[in-house]
Amino acid sequence: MPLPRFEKLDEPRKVSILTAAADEFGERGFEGASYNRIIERAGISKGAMYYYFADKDDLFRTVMDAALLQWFEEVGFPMGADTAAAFWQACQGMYERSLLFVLRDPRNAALCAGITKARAELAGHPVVTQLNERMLEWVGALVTHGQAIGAVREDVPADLLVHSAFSLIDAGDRWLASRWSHMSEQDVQKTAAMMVGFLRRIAAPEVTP
Amino acid sequence: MPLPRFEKLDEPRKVSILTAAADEFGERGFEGASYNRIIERAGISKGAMYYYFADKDDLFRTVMDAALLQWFEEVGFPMGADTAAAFWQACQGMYERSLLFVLRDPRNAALCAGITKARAELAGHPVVTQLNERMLEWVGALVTHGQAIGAVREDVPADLLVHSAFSLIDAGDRWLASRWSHMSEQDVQKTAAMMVGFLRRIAAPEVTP
Amino acid sequence: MPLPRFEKLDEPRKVSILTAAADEFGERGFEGASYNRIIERAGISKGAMYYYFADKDDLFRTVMDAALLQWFEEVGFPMGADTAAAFWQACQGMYERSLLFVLRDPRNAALCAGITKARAELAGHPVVTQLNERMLEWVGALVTHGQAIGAVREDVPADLLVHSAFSLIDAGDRWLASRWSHMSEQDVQKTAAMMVGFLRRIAAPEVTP
Amino acid sequence: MPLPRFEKLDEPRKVSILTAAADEFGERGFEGASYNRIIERAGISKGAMYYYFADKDDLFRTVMDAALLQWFEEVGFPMGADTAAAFWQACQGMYERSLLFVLRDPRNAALCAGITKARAELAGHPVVTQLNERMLEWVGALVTHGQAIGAVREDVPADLLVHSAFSLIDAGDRWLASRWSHMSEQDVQKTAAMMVGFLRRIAAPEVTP
DNA sequence: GATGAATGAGTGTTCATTCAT
DNA sequence: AATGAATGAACACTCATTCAT
Repeated sequence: MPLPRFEKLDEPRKVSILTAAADEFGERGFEGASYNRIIERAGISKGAMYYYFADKDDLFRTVMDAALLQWFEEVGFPMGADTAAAFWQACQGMYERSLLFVLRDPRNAALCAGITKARAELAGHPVVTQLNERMLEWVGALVTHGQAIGAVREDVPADLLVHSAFSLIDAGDRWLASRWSHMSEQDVQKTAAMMVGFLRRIAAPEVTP
Repeated sequence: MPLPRFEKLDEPRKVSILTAAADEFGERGFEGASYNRIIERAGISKGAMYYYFADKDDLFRTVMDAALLQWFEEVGFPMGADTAAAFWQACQGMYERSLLFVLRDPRNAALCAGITKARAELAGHPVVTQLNERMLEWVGALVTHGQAIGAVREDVPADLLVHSAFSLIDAGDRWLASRWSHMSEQDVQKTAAMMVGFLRRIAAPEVTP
Repeated sequence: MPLPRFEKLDEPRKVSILTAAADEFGERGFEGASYNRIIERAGISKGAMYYYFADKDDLFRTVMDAALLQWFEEVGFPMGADTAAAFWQACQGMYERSLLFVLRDPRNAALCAGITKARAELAGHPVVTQLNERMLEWVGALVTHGQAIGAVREDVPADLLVHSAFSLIDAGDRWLASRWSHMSEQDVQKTAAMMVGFLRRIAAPEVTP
Repeated sequence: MPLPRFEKLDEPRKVSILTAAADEFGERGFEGASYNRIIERAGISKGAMYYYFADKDDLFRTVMDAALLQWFEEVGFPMGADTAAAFWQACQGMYERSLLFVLRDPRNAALCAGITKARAELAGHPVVTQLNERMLEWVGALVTHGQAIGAVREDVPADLLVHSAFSLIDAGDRWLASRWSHMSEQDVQKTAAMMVGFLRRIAAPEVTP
């Protein structure tokens, strides 16, 4: 049950709660986050929070769902690409948009870090399993589409490819994290080119251009 | 202060403490681990533990240092390799030894999982920063050596390469984790070939036909 | 105030509320029962419940009254018995009907268990005092009638007799509880004979038949 | 684990904790009792309490064990009785001593009430199961001994007899509870005679004239 | 050197009830 | 006549750490 009667709340209140939660989860991951502190930050009563969300899990799920949804919308999917070249170019565009999404709002960055944190500390926990599923599903769709048009190799277990790609993206994000404060538009493009280059090397059928 | 007067202890006592800590950290990561429980498992007094180790951080550092040391010794370093081919073959050997190291002892596996967990949940924490530094230093040396003999490209920031390689290895480990229970010697080799193939694709210079 | 404007409700609504409450109280006793959960089970609003019933006590009283009423109707009263033999035979009949009442509907059984639970955990609480009064009044009437026709001894405080009889019945119920799942019609009769035998031994003027 | 390092405490401290717990459990049963309140009453810190007792269950068990032990010691067991007459007379002595035990100290009375309360509200809970076992075992031994010397009938399931006796004693206690404040030594004897009379009527073999 | 008793703020969660609408 | 959002004290229990002995 993601959001029982929380949806009915007026926008500012909803936002203030979700913001408080996103901040706390972003800063400290899932377990590290204190539900009490979130409640305090949101400036509502304990009972009220438990009226909106079943428990900590539920709130976390809700926050993550909202963030992922926004990310998906921002980044898009290369449905139109029908050649390998077009596919990889589209990927680069997606990567750039993803970077900008994170760069634009420190909260997005923090949330992104919070996800990574949660994924590690709660391995196996339903809350993370569900999160993983959604993200792997997305990368999986990308791989499948890539394979269909010959942009992605098929001589290697698809799920290993998915996990590897996923992890590589994560590494890139982390690497960027320290440089975020002083990045120009141009830097974003260069970084995206580099990272997608990595992904392409791993995933494309042959190395030779 | 990594190990104040802990070193002076007799070996069995040292081992029993380190084992208890490794088990707990392996099972639950850093934050999830209970210092009290470690003390209980080790069968020593609270005061004693605080006499040997300044705090939880200190103990964690000590455990990790010991584990890394063992791993480094096991895996080795391809100092002799002086051609790209030899380098990558040596890497594959190292990867295989690393896999066996983990497969051999469940404690190693757990500890490895604990490290991954800790690295994510404590991003930025000095304890993890130090851990990362040691590991990245090692991968960094590998990259530097590879570059010196022309096995590793130089057209990309070395540290990004390092982070990416590192992350890829991590992903491979996680992917393997679920398959560890039923892996034969042969599987180890095949997996190693595949994973090193990934690393090579990322890190080798542009291959011109 | 037992039932303020609750009576005016349409029957199905009344039943659904009473059923929800009976289930919850039956399963968990009075204190263990959650008023919120009852409201949820009944599918009505919080405000409505507090409109019908003053508070948890009030609801409990109402549920118990209804159950007792039904039980009294089912079991009857040996008004016609005018000899000791007839009296005790009538008692056995009543006991059998009581057993069947409980065996027939798991809800009755649960409610019965809930009463016992509540009587113990709330000893002294007005809600239980009232409940006890009604039940003791009934047993008291039985004793008085029995004494009038010489079936029940008078050399012992009547109310001690009442409490003892009551408690004995309770013990029998509890003893039976574990055997309820596999009881035939015949078992019911045998058990009733045994239990009424106990009651008779306690309450009859002399032991010799 | 009944009492880990609690035993080592100095007597006054031990007593003050056990007293606080006995009072609270006596007043409100197990579930109704607040662990926090017990801690407050005992005037120690939260951590300290959890250092002495694993949890609420553990404390309850400890309190009950202590009370039962004292009661058993006080009341004794009619090992010597080898005729029915001697047996029932011994029972009466035991009953008198039991009454005095409860009359002597209001705490004993409260605790006794707390047991009854807990037995009802926690039916099936290990804490109560264990408690029941100890008490039923005692009554069971009494019944067995009685049967061996022909003082107790054998034409009825022994465990039903046990439960009934037990329950009857309970009823007597409850009946007395309201009269405790103004009871003389003589009253105790009269009551004991009456109650043991009940028990004897239930449990003695058919008396043929 | 070493012990282990003691701390108290912290955790997530449930509760019966109120009251503006 | 009826709603359901909101309350905040209470619950059992864990934590890393300190310090007198």
